[in-house]
Amino acid sequence: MTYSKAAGQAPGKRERLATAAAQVLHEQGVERTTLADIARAADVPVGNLYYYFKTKNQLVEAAIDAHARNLESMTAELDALPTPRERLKALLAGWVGQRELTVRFGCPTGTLAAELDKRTDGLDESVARLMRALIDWAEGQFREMGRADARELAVALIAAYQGISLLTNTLRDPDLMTAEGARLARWIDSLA
Amino acid sequence: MTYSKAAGQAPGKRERLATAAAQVLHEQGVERTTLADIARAADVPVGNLYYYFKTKNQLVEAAIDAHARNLESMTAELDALPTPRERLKALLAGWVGQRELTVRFGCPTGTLAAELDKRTDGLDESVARLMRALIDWAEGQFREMGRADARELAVALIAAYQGISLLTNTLRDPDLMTAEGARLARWIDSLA
Amino acid sequence: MTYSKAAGQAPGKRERLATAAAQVLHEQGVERTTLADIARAADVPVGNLYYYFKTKNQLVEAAIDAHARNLESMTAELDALPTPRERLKALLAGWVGQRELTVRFGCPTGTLAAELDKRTDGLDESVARLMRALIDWAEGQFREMGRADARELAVALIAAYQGISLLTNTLRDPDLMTAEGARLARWIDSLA
Amino acid sequence: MTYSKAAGQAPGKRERLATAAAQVLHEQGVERTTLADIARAADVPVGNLYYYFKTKNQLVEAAIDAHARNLESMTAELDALPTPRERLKALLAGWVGQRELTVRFGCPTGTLAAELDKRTDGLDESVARLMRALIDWAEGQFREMGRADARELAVALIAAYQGISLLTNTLRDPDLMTAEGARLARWIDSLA
DNA sequence: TATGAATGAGGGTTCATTCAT
DNA sequence: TATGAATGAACCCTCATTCAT
Repeated sequence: MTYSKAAGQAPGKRERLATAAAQVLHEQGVERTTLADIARAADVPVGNLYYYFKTKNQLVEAAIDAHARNLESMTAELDALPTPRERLKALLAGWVGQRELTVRFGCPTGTLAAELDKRTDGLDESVARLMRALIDWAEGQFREMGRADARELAVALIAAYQGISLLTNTLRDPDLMTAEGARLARWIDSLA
Repeated sequence: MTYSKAAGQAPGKRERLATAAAQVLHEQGVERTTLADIARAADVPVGNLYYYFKTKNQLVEAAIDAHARNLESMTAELDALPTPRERLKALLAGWVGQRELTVRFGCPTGTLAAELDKRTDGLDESVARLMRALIDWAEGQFREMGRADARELAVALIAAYQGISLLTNTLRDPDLMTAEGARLARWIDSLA
Repeated sequence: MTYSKAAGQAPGKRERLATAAAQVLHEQGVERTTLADIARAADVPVGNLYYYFKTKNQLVEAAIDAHARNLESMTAELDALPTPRERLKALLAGWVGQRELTVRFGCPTGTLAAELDKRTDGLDESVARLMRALIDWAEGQFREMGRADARELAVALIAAYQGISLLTNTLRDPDLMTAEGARLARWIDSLA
Repeated sequence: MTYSKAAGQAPGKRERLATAAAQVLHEQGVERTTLADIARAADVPVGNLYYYFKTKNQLVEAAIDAHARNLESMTAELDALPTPRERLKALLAGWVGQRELTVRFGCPTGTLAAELDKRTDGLDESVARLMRALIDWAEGQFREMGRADARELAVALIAAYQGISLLTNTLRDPDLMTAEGARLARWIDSLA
């Protein structure tokens, strides 16, 4: 009988805390989120957070990593699709599917990027890496489609997503995301 | 008859403070900007801010208004151009011209929108109004071009700008803005 | 009518706070003294301390300065005496006169020096300066007495005082200070 | 028959921990030393400390005891010398030999005494006992030399050491210890 | 005995806001 | 109007101590 880890232990507690942090930080913003908020969301005493993360910044960093893992698993799923065009359109579909969340809180990566840019600690670089990973993946798809301007197209695509996420959120209108998703799908289809 | 208010002192001081606030809030972000920062930037004692603004939120609101006035004067200038196509492309040129500022601090409107969305006070609505005004203007141009899908195109254009501003800022690369500006110009030219 | 500074003002409040801090820090030690302790002693709210001192360290530094001013005024008084021998013996008398305070809290300068030496911030240097000033003054007296080994004698004298202060304090016995004071007086008399 | 306690594990672990504690406490000061620091120095997990010491104070007490044992073994060695004068001068030589350590951290006993005096728990008495033991030993030597004022001389000697240790440490100058050591040696020689 | 994890009280610091003049 | 000073709530973080295994 091997399961059950006993009390006082926790196999992936660090990850659990990071996930909770990622969610709360997305919902409330980094600056407006207190450690007490995160602790409450994860149902642990505040002091305990410090056993796993020496500072709030480290917790934010861990949340970024959690987003990175999400991104990886998402692209891994998409990579199972046969053609790059299908993959890109599935990405769009995913975005549109999340539109209600976007209405309320914006794109998790984008809002982090916007907020963390004002910082001088290393956090801005961490989120930049995350954003780059997303662009890189899209670039790979466009390249596989034979486009020489793959990088530019990838940047344009991700920018379009970030921008429409911001508008969807600011104007509280999920239909913006739907319409832009459809437009981008047509655009992808139109590419040679 | 130029009825100046009261004792004639500080003829546009409120506006001066709002402008200073707008700049500092853009550079540092709302949450990371203290009233002391704004007071220093405007070269007034902290206590004096409260004579003009009862609360920090009111000051942020005033900064949003300052951005709104900027937007109005900008669109007024653009409206002097003969064709909507020229106007839109001049708008693009303006964005590209500001790319170094964008690298450092992002789009003033967009970063405000991203940050203020997390608030429950009325500030999110104020910035939404600002964003809507920009879209409305662009919609007017597309409509003048005879496009039935003018609203959708306007949203797409502003989204593209917001998105590329975010990427330019996050990745600290002004060339992203330049390239996307050129791409959007070609896109506008391609519209019937 | 010029006096009365009105409410909300305070002519030498910074100094008043520094003096209160100096006393509490002497009585309780730097590490064991909280800002709340100091605030209570000075009868101000904690937050108000930060209007005058940006950090606890600055408050400690100000307390050291207060001790320095005390030292200066003390040596200034002693300098009014006719001969260096009388001055040195008056210094001894002062120490002995303070023996009850020493029993309870030790020498203000010495205890600060002992505690602050463990620090890497600049505080250790500030207190070293204070200690050096005391030695310098004693050296001047011995030199005026014609001693070529004035520096060594000064160091020995101050060391003797610091040491007996520590013992007086540790063993809670004021008589130790009295006896050592008498012994040192005889020693000074014995010097050619 | 060497009755070792219990299961034979950790035959002197308590002592080992106390020794490690004594060193770290000397280097960093009591207040600035965390249990984690001590645990790291002794290479044991923090929780384990509590098996041997119920509280931080008990650990400090044990460290004081470790110093006491050091003192005993030192005086035992000195007692092997033929005359009290030689013993006292050997004591001085030992102090001078440790001057570099003193420059960095002060006298182990003296710094403990200075810090612990601010406490109301029994620790101040423990360190007073330690200090008294040192004075007692010196008193014995002076008495053996036939001095009626042995106690006073002993106090003066230990005070001189404590004082010069403080100055050596505060002013970061090992030569102070060397010079004062020589001076005290001459003084001892001068006693009838 | 040994240990990683948990806990919570308390400390230093920041800052929006208020107030007296 | 203008301003320096005052206030206190809230935040991040530390650390001695406890606990379950």
